[in-house]
Amino acid sequence: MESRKEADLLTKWDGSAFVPHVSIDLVIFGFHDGQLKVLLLHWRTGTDWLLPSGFIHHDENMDDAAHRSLQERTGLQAVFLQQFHTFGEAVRFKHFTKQETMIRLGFPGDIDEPLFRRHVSIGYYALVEFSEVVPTPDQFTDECRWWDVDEVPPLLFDHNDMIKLALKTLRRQLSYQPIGYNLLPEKFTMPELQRLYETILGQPLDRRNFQKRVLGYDILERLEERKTGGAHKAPYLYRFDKARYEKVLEDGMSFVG
Amino acid sequence: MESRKEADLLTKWDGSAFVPHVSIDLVIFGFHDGQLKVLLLHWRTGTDWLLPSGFIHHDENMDDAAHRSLQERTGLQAVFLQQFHTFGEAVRFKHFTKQETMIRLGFPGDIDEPLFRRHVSIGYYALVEFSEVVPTPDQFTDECRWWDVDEVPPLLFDHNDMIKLALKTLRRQLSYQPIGYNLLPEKFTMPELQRLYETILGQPLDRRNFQKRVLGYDILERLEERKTGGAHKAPYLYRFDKARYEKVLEDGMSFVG
DNA sequence: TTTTCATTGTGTCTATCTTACACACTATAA
DNA sequence: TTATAGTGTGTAAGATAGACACAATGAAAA
Repeated sequence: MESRKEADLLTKWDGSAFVPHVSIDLVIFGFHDGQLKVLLLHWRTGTDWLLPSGFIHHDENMDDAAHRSLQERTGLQAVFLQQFHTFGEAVRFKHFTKQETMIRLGFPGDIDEPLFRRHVSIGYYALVEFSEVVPTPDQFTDECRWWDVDEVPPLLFDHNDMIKLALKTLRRQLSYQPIGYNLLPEKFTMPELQRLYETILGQPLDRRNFQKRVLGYDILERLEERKTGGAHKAPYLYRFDKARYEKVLEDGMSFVG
Repeated sequence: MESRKEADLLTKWDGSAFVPHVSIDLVIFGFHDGQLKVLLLHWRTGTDWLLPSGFIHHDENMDDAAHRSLQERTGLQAVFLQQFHTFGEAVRFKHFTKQETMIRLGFPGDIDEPLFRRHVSIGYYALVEFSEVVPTPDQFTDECRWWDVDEVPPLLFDHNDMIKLALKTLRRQLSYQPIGYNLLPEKFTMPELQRLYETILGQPLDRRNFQKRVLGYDILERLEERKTGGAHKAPYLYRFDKARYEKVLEDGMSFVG
């Protein structure tokens, strides 16, 4: 408890408000400029970046805590947010040792800072609409911004691994579930949707087959409207049917050999 | 710390040796008599059953803790063991309230027993060979035995939900990954393997197509030996090729739309 | 000893799903 | 007015998954 006061010089964070030893890490994906982006925070001191994290109130459901943390960083609610893995290595330092990390983060190297206690981190990944996000740093950070997923710098702790696994999970789910709409604005064109899929999967897709397949989910509604402004034939706009979407997601996948 | 002493009357368990607020719950599947089984523990006092649990030493990797706990309950090492979901509801009591549960388990209703603190539980599921298991109770329990998965009684906490989700995960993985061998002895016949799959998936499978498919994974080796003793034509014995198996598992699934 | 019976071993044909592919149309820019 | 780049649309071929039947065999029963 003594050492907490020292740490409090740096932060006003009261760790006792939360379940100790457990944190939530968020891999928040957005899509912009034909690039898949991930939201990172910059530590107030030093040069380091890391994933947004959250903690769980003593009487709070873990999923709710994840939503709350996401809301705090992005201003958004009600988005696609899903637990994907729990990280429980005893030593979660990767690019830097614990000592190095503490120094980089501006903590005296010997204090018992709750943030440096043994943590089990539940990884969640979110799909959000880029343009709606208001990136907001937390008490420990002074900047919150998007990074291209393939330009992410070496992050603190094992956060690079987390992004890698979140991306793997996203790709897998994208391949057999109709998620992905979550990354686009309300109305979007088929080419936009396709480019999104191509970017995430990292491979080109056939235009006609893609359309056939994605319409096959029967969760998209084609509007009369078309999108003008491009120097080409105006594509139709689509909107997705939230009710059907939920139903398809619930049914889950139809795995039967 | 005071209240610990009271609890210690009942148990010799020293919670401080472990990361608090975090537990590991194991859904251990076995296969016997054409039935999928799950290993449950019986609380020393009362009539209640629950899943085997474990805790994480402060300097121990979570996966290692899961393996250790599995080893303690079954005597087995090196089996298929996989994290499948983390359960983080604030209230994890299901069939009984917290008060009821504490009474049923023989704790005074007002103490601060570590076992009843807010927990986040990482669910692991394991596939083990039934005949090799030596079911072993822990400090809190006086019996450890197999139950048919569809005859599991109402369990303490949210353990019924855990089994349900573990089973769902198992079925999904079984449908597109060559797991399942883990539930059989070293040498097994194709019909045995098929019956295992049919039991887990809860549906009959075509004999010829099943064989075609399972051999397609190219991880089974057919022996010269045949299994005699049945009142019928003697089936071939198979063994699986661990090296190839590992490789297939690593590659993961080939999801590409 | 012979017969019966339940079970194993095996390949092909069909239906379904997946993939490859081309041309006419149109909104802007030149 | 023309050029250009990107959109809208259907079909045929290939790959994959699913249905299906008969001969062989080992033990048990006759």
